[in-house]
Amino acid sequence: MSNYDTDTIDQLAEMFKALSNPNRLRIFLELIDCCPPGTLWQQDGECCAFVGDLTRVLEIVPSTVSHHMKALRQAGLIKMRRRGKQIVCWVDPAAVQALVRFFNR
Amino acid sequence: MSNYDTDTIDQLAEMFKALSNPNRLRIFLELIDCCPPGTLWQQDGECCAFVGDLTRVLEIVPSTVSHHMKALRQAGLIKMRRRGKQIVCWVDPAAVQALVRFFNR
DNA sequence: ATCATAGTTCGACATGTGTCGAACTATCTA
DNA sequence: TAGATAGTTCGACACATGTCGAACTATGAT
Repeated sequence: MSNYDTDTIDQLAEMFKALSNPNRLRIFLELIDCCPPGTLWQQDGECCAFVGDLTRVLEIVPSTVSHHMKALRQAGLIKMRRRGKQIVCWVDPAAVQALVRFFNR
Repeated sequence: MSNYDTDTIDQLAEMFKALSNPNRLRIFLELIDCCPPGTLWQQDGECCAFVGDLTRVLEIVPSTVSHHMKALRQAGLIKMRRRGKQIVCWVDPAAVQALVRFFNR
């Protein structure tokens, strides 16, 4: 058997599941695109998209976007924080690194 | 909008979906483990597991393993070839490289 | 030829997923 | 305080997924 324990496998599977839906993958890509490593990953969400931006770009109703954001967040791939009326969100670099390590092992 | 076209996104999503089920992820890991790059990836499947091996290790009935193998194969993550009564399978290094590039972009 | 072995395909079925609209909550503004 | 704006939660529903066992197919052995 492989040297991963059940929890690790479940956690990885959850990350992949979060990226397995085209719309969620698009959200993830939007967040990566709007915040290249140099800007985003050092400023803990100071740059980056609002949920409303994603709603417009993807042409999906807000409730569905919210639903997908939740899945991405629970998988640990993105972070969110309220700023006034809006909620700002960004990709968690640690999660991406975990995936890179997985494939590079 | 991100600079990926619809087909690319769908294809990536399918790869992630293939890895989004714990048992399929386990199969993928088994195949990677039994065939480290040096041995496997240069001998096009001369090393590597049989489907029956995976059935035993994962403790899942053959029909379910077969079902999962099909998903991994259709996503382009693994290759299979019949050798006598058995079917040998291995991870496609090109697919893994595509995923590595995706996260490293 | 018959049989055994290794996988696949099929049908069934419980459970999970993706989407929407309606109702709700939190925050700012007038 | 009342209204507007930005998201979330809930309920519904069509559709997809994961799993099994039974029947089938392909190959090798007796």
